[in-house]
Amino acid sequence: MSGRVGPGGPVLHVDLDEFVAAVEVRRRPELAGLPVVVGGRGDPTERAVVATASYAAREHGVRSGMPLRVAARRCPDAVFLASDRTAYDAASAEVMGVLRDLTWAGDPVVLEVLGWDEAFLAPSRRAVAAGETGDPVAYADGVRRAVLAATDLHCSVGVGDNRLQAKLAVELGKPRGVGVLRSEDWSRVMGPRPTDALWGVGTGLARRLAALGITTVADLGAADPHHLAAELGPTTGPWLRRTGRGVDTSPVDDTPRVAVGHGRERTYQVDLTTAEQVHGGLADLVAQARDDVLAEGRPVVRVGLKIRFAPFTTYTRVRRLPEPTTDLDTLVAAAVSLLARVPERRDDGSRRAVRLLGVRLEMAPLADA
DNA sequence: TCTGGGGTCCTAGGACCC
DNA sequence: TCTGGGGTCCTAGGACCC
Repeated sequence: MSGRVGPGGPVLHVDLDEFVAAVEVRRRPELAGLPVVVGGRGDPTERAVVATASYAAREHGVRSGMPLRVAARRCPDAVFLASDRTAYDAASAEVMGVLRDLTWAGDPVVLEVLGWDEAFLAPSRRAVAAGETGDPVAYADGVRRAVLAATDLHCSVGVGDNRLQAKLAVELGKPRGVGVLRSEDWSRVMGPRPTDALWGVGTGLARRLAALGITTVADLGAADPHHLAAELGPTTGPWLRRTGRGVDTSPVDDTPRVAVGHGRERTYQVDLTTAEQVHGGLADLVAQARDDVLAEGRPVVRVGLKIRFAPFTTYTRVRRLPEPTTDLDTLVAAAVSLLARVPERRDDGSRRAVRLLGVRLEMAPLADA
């Protein structure tokens, strides 16, 4: 009983509470309740930003994405820890394993993993068709307790009539609770809120919508779809209007994601100033990204370069390879060749200092099944 | 508030072809 | 012939998410 489910039945969204910080506290219980900030190498004097802050740190105004230096200023007593991907990958797999083993109305659940710390969960198509889904809110609370019992990690669960509603509902349940947002609640709860409260609407889209006189979710739901399509594109426009109305017909889909590509980027603590440094940096990044690609068993078809000069001017360049390959020297040469398409030198001929280098390797798509 | 790193998807515009 | 229109491929970059 796997595949794509819905629409029609209830959808749950499971979201771990302060996931990365919670994983750190779990292995170092003496940190419980303290302001914990995870990011970079754990040194608040370096060029790096906050990956996650514990709730105690958030009370001091620490937010993810904030430079560590600023976090240290706002919360001098915080415990700063290095980001440990391997540990979070393992903890995530642990939680997703618990969720995948759940049953609902006697069938395995359908689980769509969204990231390290969140997933959609739905009853099987058979259970929906048979009307056997019972009380989804009570079921959601059971999910919460099952995750806690098995992993010692707290999560919150959102309940909705579709993925969009469930994803937003979880915020109403945080922390350590169940939030509910269904079609009959939509206009009352979401209508008055600003458009960027929606999943998929960030500051950029919100600004463009405001220029059209659309500031609330209710405004968006009532907007003229043709106008939205003309202003924001044939896909984005209609999608925005559906989203404003709480409509989402996309199924919960447990088919594993096929990666488009893999990349590595690095901000240097000290800017690079010579061609040798830049070429060496690119070679390192290509080698690392290539390891991820080799694990997938698909060749690279496009190579991308990202370069950020001091103070912060960023360029991206991509090139299609003459033929798919995983050959290291070919990939490095392709990345280096892209440097010719960015302004490495100023008008006076001097080299611009490089703050960040990034490499992206895109793979051949899988043949359609 | 001197601004990370891993991704995905969409749009716009140019090249090229008929 | 100062000049159309559609389709497709490709690239740059914006926007968004965790």
